[in-house]
Amino acid sequence: MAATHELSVSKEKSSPKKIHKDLEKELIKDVLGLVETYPRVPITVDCVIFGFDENSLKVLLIRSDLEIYKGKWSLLGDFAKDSEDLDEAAARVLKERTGMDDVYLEQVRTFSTPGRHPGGRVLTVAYCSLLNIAHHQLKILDNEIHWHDFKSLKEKDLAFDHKLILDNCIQWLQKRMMEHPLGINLLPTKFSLRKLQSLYESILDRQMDRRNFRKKFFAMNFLIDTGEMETDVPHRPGKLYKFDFKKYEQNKRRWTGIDF
Amino acid sequence: MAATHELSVSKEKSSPKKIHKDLEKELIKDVLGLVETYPRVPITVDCVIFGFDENSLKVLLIRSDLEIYKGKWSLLGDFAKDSEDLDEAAARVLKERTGMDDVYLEQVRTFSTPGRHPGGRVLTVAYCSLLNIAHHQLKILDNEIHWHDFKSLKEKDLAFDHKLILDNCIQWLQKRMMEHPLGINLLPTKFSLRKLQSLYESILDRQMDRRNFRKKFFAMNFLIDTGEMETDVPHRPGKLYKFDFKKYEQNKRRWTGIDF
DNA sequence: TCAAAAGTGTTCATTATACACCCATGA
DNA sequence: TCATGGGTGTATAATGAACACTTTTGA
Repeated sequence: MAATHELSVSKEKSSPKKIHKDLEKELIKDVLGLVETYPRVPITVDCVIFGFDENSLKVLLIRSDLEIYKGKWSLLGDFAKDSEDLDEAAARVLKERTGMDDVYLEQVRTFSTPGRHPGGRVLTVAYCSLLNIAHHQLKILDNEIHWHDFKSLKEKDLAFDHKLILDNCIQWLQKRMMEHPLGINLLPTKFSLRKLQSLYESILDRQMDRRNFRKKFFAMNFLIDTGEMETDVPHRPGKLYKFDFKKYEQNKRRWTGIDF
Repeated sequence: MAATHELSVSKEKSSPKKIHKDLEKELIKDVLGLVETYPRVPITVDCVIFGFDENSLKVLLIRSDLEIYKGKWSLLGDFAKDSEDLDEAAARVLKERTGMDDVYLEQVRTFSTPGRHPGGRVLTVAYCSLLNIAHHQLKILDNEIHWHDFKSLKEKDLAFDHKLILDNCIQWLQKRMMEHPLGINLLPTKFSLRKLQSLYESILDRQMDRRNFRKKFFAMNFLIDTGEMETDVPHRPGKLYKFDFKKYEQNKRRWTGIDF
């Protein structure tokens, strides 16, 4: 990409194209030589995969395959391959573990504390992804990978610095949830307002007034009434809605104002 | 750090401590061996150093030292040393270039597109830092490093993907500025409300009503009247204020509410 | 008929926005 | 005396928060 940029040395107008190409090759060789001398670090991506089911927030974890962390749970991670964009690497991990692509996925933060990996310096880039448990069937056939109730993790000891990473990601998720309709990705395509509110309450970890919550969402005008109702509920069924992502993209609010 | 964790194998209560230590050493050797096999990537940090002077937002850039980018400007960056936390690396770059520590500095994002560096795969972690030009004297003795008007950079071609990084950082800064009083770091310790507003207008790139702006800031109660006035202004001098960071830390607002 | 959640409006407080005049200073 | 920005208040609109009763359904 950068190597194909117009070079500033191309000012020497009279030189034929070949010389430019040769010069460029020369320069790239120089840069390659320079980069050779840089210290190198192993890179991993760790995916914090959030799900939502039975009215609580879940995180997908795997048993650590390192003997030193035997019995502990860890985030889903892998090394970045050579010449792989880290976004791709994260998507690959997600695909390998859950069989899914086209899932919400976003870079959150890079962790580089020297002692964070017992095998020496390893840098990790944390990605957050959200998927709805009920909607997709995961390829969870062995018992080495499991959905964990987020709340239950407070006491548990995770491998590496994964507790720290998880902590960063939940805070990121909370903030992001308040400004973007990410939460919808954790629900089935059609959902009741109760489920939606329950999702928000789980993630933001506080109760909300039901009437105000409904008012708020209806006022946004991004909910489409499917005409369908809940089934199999032991009480009066609620309406099912879809989220109008298109309309949201067109009308989403611009951030202005100073507030701190 | 991680290596000092209590190991789960310590369940074998009867074993003397020494055996544990030996076992731990064994395990760490295994992990070290494993990490040996990982692909390794050169890591750099790039600092996007924002300043504010003469009522406009500035960015500190250096002439690229790569022949291939001859004549182009680039962000201030360097390789991460072995066993150096990237936050430290960024602080080091800042110190080396500006002579300053205790400056606002925050990780923004990691860039990993395979073609982003002409010398092969190089990963960079972008840091944003804010410092007030007027207050500190920079060690800018040569003409290879300069403050650039942020607006003027729109047309200029930067080295590497530094345009992209800069773009990410300004967006990050805008958002962050609306929620935290970062901007104060770009001003001298004592500042007039006009300067403050001018700063916000430059960064957020929009005009604000002067009366409402003042009302807003006074309502926060984080401004301390120093009793001093501006000098050397060709008009009625304004009062000079300091920002009460302590009070801010204690009283800063909690984020609640859904808004998108 | 009961339990559980659906659905629905109003009031009050806070915050955002729009807007115009006199004042103090240096040139 | 003029140009420049300092300093100030009010009215209106929009938004957020608190709060209770009737309805529908399945068990």
